[in-house]
Amino acid sequence: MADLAKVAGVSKITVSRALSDSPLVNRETRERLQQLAHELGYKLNVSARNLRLRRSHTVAVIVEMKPSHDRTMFDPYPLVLLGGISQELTAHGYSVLLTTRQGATAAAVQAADGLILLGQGSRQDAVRRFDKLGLPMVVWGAPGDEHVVVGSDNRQGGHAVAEHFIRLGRRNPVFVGNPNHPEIFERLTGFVDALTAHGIKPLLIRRDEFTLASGTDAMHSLMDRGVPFDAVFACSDLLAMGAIRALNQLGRSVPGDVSVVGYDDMPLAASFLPPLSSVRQDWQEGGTLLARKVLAMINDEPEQSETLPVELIVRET
Amino acid sequence: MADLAKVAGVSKITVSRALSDSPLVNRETRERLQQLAHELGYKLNVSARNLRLRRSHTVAVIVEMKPSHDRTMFDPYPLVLLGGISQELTAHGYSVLLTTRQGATAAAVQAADGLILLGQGSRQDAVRRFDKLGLPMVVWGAPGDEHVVVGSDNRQGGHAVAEHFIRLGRRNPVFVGNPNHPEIFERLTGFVDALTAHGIKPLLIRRDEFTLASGTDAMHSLMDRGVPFDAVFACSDLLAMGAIRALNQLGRSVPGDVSVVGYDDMPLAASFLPPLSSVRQDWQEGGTLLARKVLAMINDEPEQSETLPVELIVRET
DNA sequence: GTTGCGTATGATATCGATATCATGCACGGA
DNA sequence: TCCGTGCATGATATCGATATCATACGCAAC
Repeated sequence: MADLAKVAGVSKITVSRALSDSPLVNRETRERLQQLAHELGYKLNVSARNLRLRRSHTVAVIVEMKPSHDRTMFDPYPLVLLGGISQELTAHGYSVLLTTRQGATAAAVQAADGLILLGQGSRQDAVRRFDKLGLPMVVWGAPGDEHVVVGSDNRQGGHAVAEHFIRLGRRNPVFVGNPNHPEIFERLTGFVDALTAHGIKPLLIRRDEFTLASGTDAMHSLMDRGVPFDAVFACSDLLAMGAIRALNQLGRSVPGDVSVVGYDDMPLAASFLPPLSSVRQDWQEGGTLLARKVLAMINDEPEQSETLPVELIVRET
Repeated sequence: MADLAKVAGVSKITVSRALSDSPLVNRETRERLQQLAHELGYKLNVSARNLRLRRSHTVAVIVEMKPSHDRTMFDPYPLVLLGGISQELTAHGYSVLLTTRQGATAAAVQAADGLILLGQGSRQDAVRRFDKLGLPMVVWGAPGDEHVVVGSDNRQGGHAVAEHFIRLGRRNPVFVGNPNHPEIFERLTGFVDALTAHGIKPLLIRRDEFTLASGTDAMHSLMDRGVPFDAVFACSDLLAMGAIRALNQLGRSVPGDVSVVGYDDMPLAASFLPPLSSVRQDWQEGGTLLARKVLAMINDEPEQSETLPVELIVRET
């Protein structure tokens, strides 16, 4: 920048002002300097600016990147979420620093201007650990009292599935999933509340792993117990697929005897046989919203939790 | 740091040395200062250090985060790759700056010490654009002459599948996929080479989308044409699953009449009916290797492309 | 003429770390 | 006593940007 100033015959500070579009410099000068900077291939030194401004212009995103079964954030979705975050932050001159919980002690993370937590749903203790950093923080998941949370409206999701079952005349619905997980708990709550309004009490089958095998297993244990049921709300598509497979093997038709709805609407859901009904979340939008909220908080604007609408995709199950 | 120095009754520079484990300071002083720093909750100012050292201690990772069908990096895998990268970089005091191709013009990216490109396989033009930055750069994909590339050994993958088919006595194998994609092309090459050694020439069915529907469609067009075949190597698991489904519908049994092998060994592969044989890549290790190579290049050590072994998981198809 | 105001630009200090060169001191040998 | 050597520490300059306060100038009003 000093060089630029010398070439242009002005002072460093004028260059600085010109390049940051300050109205303090004459428009002609500004344009001339910007042009010159471009020609000479000048690159702003981010560290220097960050040092002076006492901001890192960085938001740390904490996400689990190891394969795991207990997560709601299955498959391509965390990546889409990251995409939304990245796009929004970049547009505002911030950058995305990616880490895991383990890596979160690194100096660079501690120096971030804000924090976004993904996929920590089942570990509130872990979330609380990050409070100590005293940074603006937004969490993806189910709303609680302690933090600013962005998530899709899991309760609405459960509600919609319940209504769907009612409409189909189902009277003995089952919920499969892990209600210890806050987001799943919300789905269950929405589901139960809507059913209760119709005088129906669903059965809960707890399953912690969100795999096909786990879904199959759930149906088997259900049949073994001889409990009557005519609808299954599985809180992941894989569970749903496993359930359908098991039901077919056990001689019960889907959707003839039993209706099944999954969650997440993964790409495979549409081409499953039969095509799986599922609840779809808008992950990209979720990412955008997460980013927008941290940015606001970084600028000392107060923010609140917010949920995004979900959509029940009715296919053939 | 100045405060720390004052409290401890030494100079700033001694503190600096002590905290970076420099052998120049007396061991006692060093330990005392480190202890003190810890007690006072001292946090290194990353920007200041970066400014002085003229390093950002940051590696930019460029990855496509929008859902798309044309990619090899399906589903949870990019995330696992990112995990490997993140872990290795963090362990060496570097941090991961995540962006898309679009966001790569941001100042922070240009200031990175190195670059890792993921999922750009089919866009060599895009890859070349990044050369201009003049940064140490490592690319995930298929080896070429122009860059340092890390990837799994797609050729070996193709080879292994061919050998597998030969062992099963198959004589008319088909390859399904998009050979314009460099990684897929490698798989095809390995496949063809190994078969040629046995006097067999496979058929190629080109399909660009890596979806179930696309796999189904490929089998239909194959049967329509009346071409004889007894083995299918699909370059993604979804293609393979679609193919198996179509074959069943068309009255051909798997693996009785036709053997099918997929690629990536996604979690679903094992619980598919029948359990799908597939080629597995070690993504985590790939990430580690990518990171290790950029770090080496940042430290001016020369690096070369490298491929990672893959493993054919033989199940029932 | 001078006072005041607005506009455009500049001088200097500063953010918090580290590299370089200098200094202080103890010790042993001549 | 003096000097060289090694070890521990310090003074100062520096990385590249921006905030703050100062300055220069033109022009209008009195």
